[in-house]
Amino acid sequence: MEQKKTDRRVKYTKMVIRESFLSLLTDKPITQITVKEICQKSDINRATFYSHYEDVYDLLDQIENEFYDSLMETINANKSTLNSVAVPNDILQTIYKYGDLCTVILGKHGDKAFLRKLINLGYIDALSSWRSLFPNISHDELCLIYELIANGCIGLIQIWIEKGMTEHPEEIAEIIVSFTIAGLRGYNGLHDK
Amino acid sequence: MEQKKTDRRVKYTKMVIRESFLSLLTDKPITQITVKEICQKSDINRATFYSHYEDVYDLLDQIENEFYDSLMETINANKSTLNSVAVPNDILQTIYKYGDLCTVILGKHGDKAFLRKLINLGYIDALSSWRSLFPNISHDELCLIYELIANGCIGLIQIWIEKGMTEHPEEIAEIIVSFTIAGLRGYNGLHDK
DNA sequence: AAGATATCCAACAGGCTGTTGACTTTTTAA
DNA sequence: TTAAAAAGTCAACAGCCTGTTGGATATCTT
Repeated sequence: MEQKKTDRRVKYTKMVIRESFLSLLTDKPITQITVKEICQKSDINRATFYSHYEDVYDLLDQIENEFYDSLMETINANKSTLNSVAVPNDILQTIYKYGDLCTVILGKHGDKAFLRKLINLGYIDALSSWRSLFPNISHDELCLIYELIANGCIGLIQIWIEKGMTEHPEEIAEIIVSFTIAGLRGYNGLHDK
Repeated sequence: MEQKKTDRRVKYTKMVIRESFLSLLTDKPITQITVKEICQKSDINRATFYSHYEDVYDLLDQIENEFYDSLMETINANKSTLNSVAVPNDILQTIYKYGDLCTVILGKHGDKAFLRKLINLGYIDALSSWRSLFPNISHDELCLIYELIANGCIGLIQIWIEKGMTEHPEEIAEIIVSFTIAGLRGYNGLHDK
């Protein structure tokens, strides 16, 4: 993606910073993690940290973006298979594949906003397919239901992660899709208005 | 609840602190709100703040607990009417009633964890009634689905709040309950295991 | 081996935090 | 009405973290 990081020093520095940060994030939320703390743990000078990252959030951003990119690759690779379970499946599979990382960045002290960003990858597909499949439900209601489902997925995935990803990722995707379709099919919402 | 706060000075101090804090919370997340800032805005000495609250989070806690208590009252008052929409309705109604406050503490920069606490008020009722209504769904799956719904509600309610609570609270409760029941009824989840 | 690059180190100003002790104002109750 | 109690003000404090800087040191690349 960027230049080739030939210099071993840089590679090492970023690596230990990253490891230390993720280790800290396992134990407490990012709001309580200081630059100083990361540097102590990784035995790196604070000035060095600042030469690579703006602050702790910038560090998290870079980690997240890296993951996001590899997820996008997977999704684009599977783009041909057009069915409703495809994207959820890709997302869950990728989370599962990078389990160690995701347990930290999406788990207990994880970043809900980032998980939401992942979920939204299915947004356009989901919403447009719902609209044609369930023309009796109003646009506004569909949007609210999307909000319900999207946030539901976030919570469900977080629980799945926190419990150690014991179920297969396809099972979680299956639960989500099955429940969603059933809900929409049987939905009998606001009558007038 | 506590003693009668006869002293007007205390009443005034807590009131302005609270107002200033909520006003700040409208614009930015609690993580970026400092004690100093609150005191400047309310023209109160910092020492005075610390004589009433431990820190900003303690202040938020007290505000939340006050709201929580009044919600509990409502729920207990309506405890007789036992139907699936009752508790969701109570919650939505109470949020609607205290709209100004809830827009801040549950909205954009609001406290998801607190909203979750509110949602969980329906936990035992919901889960046990689901179990008897849908004996074909396994316990584990029901728990995961509860997670899906509970978090979904959080997101849906936050959107509803952010959009200015234009729908009636009963409508939101109706959407939630209708979709949930439909989802459970038509759910066709993990086949074996 | 030499130049480039990365890291280290120490020091700095700036900001917020909690706490303290002395002083002033307001409230309560004798 | 007045004196004690309670609440608030004020200034100062040590402590901690933040970014930044300039120069010394170590490491890498070619």
